[in-house]
Amino acid sequence: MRIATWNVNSIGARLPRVLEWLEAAEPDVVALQELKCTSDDFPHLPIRALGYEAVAHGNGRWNGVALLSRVGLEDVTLDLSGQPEYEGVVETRAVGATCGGVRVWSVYVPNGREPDHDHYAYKLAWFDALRGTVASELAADPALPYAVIGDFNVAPTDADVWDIAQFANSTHVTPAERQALADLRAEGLADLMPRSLKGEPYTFWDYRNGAFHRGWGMRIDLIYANSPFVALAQDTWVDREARKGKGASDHAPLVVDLTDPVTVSP
DNA sequence: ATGCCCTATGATATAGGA
Repeated sequence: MRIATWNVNSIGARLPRVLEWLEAAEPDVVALQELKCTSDDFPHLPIRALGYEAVAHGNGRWNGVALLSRVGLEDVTLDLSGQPEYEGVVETRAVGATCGGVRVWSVYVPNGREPDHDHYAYKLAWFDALRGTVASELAADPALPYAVIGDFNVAPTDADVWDIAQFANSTHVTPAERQALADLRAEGLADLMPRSLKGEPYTFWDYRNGAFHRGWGMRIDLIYANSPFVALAQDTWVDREARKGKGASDHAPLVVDLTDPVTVSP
């Protein structure tokens, strides 16, 4: 089973690239983030034509997440348990589903903007709701392969940004954000590190200043998986090709291949 | 090489991204 996560930075603007990528990469389950559309405006038709059913959770101009699957899409959950509001709104940043015997969450963690901004406190509160949701789901079915995948908007270590000196007084690298990731790991999830291509683990490169061709990237799209999921994982990588050329998202897909769960024959 | 910001909006500037 092939599972991927991709912040597409608008499904409307990215649809040609997304369809092209689905046909070429043939993933079974895909988590999308930053749809920038409403649930009703999600392009179900062309995606269904490629064999995927989808659940989209979006409320307009910003945010929005989806799960695509060609191996079943069951027990769909919109939003986290106790998900905090921002400016009075529960934003569309999380959707979970069980696909082909694997429980997956597509998450788009708030950016945080600046360490002294309200959005940063919101980000940390959002992580706490994610931790709580994960804890209760893992306890309910410890043997179920389980992963939270998406844009976490945190670089787990200094090696996950091209130059840590550029991040003084910035979000994405602060001790509190990294502690939020550590708290998730403490609930039983592991950071499934992608195989390094060109010596870089990055999943995001800013559009500005030619960041991609200069190697100015960040690893902020992550796969946080429990032991049963990790035990099935064969290979994990970033599809840098999808970041190239005209009309690309500023994020690349992060992909993991799992062996299909073994069926015991008599 | 991959090539020097992009996207959506009651738009013609602004907010957000990270």
